[in-house]
Amino acid sequence: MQESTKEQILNATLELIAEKGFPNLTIREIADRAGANVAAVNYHFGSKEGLLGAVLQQEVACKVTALKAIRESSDIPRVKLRRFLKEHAENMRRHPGLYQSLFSRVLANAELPEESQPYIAATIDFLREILKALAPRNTPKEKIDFAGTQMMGALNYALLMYRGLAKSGLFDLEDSEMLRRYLDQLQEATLRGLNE
Amino acid sequence: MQESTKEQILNATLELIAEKGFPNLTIREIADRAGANVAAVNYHFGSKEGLLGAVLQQEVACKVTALKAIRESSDIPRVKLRRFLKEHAENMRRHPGLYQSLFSRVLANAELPEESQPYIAATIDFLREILKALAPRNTPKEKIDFAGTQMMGALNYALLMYRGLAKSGLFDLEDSEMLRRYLDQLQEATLRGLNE
DNA sequence: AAGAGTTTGAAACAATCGTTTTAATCAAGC
DNA sequence: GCTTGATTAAAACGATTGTTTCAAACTCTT
Repeated sequence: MQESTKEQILNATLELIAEKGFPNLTIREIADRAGANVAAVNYHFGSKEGLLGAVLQQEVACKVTALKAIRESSDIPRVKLRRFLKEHAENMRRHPGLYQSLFSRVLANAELPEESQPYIAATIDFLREILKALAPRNTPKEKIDFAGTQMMGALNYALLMYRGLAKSGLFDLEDSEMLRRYLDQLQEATLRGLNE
Repeated sequence: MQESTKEQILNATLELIAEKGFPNLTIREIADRAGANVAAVNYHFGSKEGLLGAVLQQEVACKVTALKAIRESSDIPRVKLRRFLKEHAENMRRHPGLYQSLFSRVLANAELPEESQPYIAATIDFLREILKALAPRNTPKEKIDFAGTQMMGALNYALLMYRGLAKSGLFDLEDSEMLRRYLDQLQEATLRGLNE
């Protein structure tokens, strides 16, 4: 059976988000890519906002599952952290526009669609658990949260701005080997920070 | 003498950018705040884009001067770095929308207005110099750039997203004491990273 | 005070956006 | 085979955007 119009719109939207980010998309552009009519978008999803929600719901479910798999694996904490960093980096490289869209929302002080909340909450929980396991006993909660924010900040920032970094004469994270080294240094710094 | 219309528009724009970010502003909103007519904006600045350029030129010059003052002071490198971090954090808290506007551009893969280039270049130069002075001799350039990016990433990310962080149950950088502690941990982590 | 050049103001322009309307088309059940 | 409901298509709607027009107002020099 063919993809339904609804599915085609979802797929086209995910494609286009990855390319340009959601706020830059128009309903007409999405409909064209999907080979559908503009009215179909509002018919199936209610509004442009509803469409973003549907796309997010799809993606978030997938990411939360992946996170759970790492969490419940038998790897030692250090390896779990490494797997998380690598997967997060790969996700952001696979769907750059998706993350750009979400971060742009936060930048604009707009609410994040509630569909994204499970992912954020799951990430924070995961990081707290894993960093706690990697820190000495009785490390204060604040220190762990600081370390997690520093790590995610350095990672997200570099991956979101990698074009700008390269253009400024710094390194280029599109180079996979460079990305690996950056993740290495990031993980080491995080572990060092947790252990004084 | 009264402020000229041109100056009033510039000031109103800077105010509004701080509140909402440039892309969210309309010419009409700016003109209203400045007590001027919409046509005056295009008359004095050519276009909305030209207006942003003029605002940036004004701000960038100020920041570059401040950076130079730190650079040329007689403080030891460690103190210079601390002053830089503190001032950068204060700037971002003073004009949140300005930085949000610039980062949003990068996120959207748009070009940054060329007026902002001197500031970016000066910051990179400053950081390279100061971090090199804080690292052991012959530390590879890549390691220094990584450390600088990590530091700026963790700082910018936290300061841009502080609302989101607080809402997620993490710490709140609007609390000055919390911000001070975050900067402390950030500086220590950077120094540790540079010295293995 | 007259006139040239600059600045302002109200209105309209042209383009784009998300959304809605309305009728045609399709699918399936009785 | 007709009817009922879901889906699609083309067009228009209504609001907002940056920009432009053009005449009126102002400013300064002579």
